[in-house]
Amino acid sequence: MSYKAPRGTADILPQDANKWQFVEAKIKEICNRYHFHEIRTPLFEHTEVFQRGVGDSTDIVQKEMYTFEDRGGRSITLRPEGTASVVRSFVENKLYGSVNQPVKLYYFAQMFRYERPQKGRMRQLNQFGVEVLGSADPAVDAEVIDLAMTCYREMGLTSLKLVINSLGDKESRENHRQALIDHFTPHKNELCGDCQMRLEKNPLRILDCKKDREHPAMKTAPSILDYLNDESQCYFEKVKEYLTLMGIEYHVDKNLVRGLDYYNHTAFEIMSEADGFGAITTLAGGGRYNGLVEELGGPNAPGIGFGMGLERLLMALEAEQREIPVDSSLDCYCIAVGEQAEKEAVRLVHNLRNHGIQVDKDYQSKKMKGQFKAADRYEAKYVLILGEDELNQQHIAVREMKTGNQENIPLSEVVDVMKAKLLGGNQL
RNA sequence: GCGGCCGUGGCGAAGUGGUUAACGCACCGGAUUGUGGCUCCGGCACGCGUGGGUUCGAUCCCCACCGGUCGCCCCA
Repeated sequence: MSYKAPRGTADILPQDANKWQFVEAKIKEICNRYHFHEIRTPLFEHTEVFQRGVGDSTDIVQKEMYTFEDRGGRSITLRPEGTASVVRSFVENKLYGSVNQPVKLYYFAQMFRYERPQKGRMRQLNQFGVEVLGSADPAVDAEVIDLAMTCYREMGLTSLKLVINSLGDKESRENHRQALIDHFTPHKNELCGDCQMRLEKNPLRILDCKKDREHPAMKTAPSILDYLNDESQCYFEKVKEYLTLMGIEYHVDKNLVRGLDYYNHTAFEIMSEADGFGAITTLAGGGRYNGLVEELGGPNAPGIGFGMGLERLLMALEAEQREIPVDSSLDCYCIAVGEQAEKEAVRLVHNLRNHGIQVDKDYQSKKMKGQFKAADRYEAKYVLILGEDELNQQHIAVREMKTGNQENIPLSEVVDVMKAKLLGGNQL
């Protein structure tokens, strides 16, 4: 036991891997229905991509990035989130020139954040995310939120809460920002250290502070919703209308601001309300980021997306006791006793596998009894028994484990017989 | 970065300042010389996170470090 996985990382072992496969397959199927297409971008980017994309004032950039210098002296960062990378790729590969607009993308990717791990928080984490680039239609905002909610719903989760807010457009944000500065500056010395810095860099995030939540100035703070200009207000109303049309429940939270600089207009978070979920309840979060494409050197293409934590999704499934269907049984287990039988077994197992049958055999030099025990543990449907007697007779004993029925089949026919038994139909 | 709790076999889990470190599960062998799931019998930690210290003696007491876990900040 000399080596351990680095702090905040975890191995996904076979018994859990099938849960991941189930979840990923389900989500991909949903993405296909919503006509989203997969994109895969590099695990790391030039550090500037995240500094520019995510924003210098964010916690992610200030203290959570895995940044290092490569052998060529370039500053490289393991991606802490998905949007900046996808937008970089969108610009670099000129996807804005595609005839198919908007560009609707999804990804499954590992993210890296240097944080103290706790329940639901890892240094390497898995996210599913989507990005829609090239449309400023509020129906797209609703579609993206709908897609996220559908993933959870079809997975059987019910204790969910969708929270939305509007951060407005550039003009609204600027007016609101000034109002916040005017409001909080007289109280500057009463705020926590973080918020004193936020006052200058990003006063919006003061609203998100949990330390100063009880400060009287918080309750009277100017709300972004009061500073939305007509256009922003109208946009927000349409998003809410579309959600209602689809029967999606939501709660407006004027203090929801999200931690990344690039958001404007729609911001949303999906949280679990299940018991025993832990201190962290956010399952997914996202929002609109008009202007980010330009920030990263592209044309004026609007965008919206979200990131969904897959570890947290699995936690939520567990918290709500949603069982993931898993078939752990094995079609066939081949038992061999004796040197000649062992050779025949190797050949037979190979043949069966190449005819589409799932088979395994013993490699521990176990006696027959031990091999049966293994077959039992593996929940083998059939056991094929090869010993001296069988070899002499040129047949093989086929035992159905559930019933205990056993019959001898000529070796030359065993592949066809097993195909008929296991793969169904008249394939003889 | 800060704080609480924890660190005994493959896993779960007792335990005591003093010659042999419970028990359960799993695993292995046997009863059953070629047939599983039940039962019975037997086996399975020169070792109690690492390094110091206290002591005649430490798994158990103290300190440091490492690791895990939960929480704070913030987020997926």
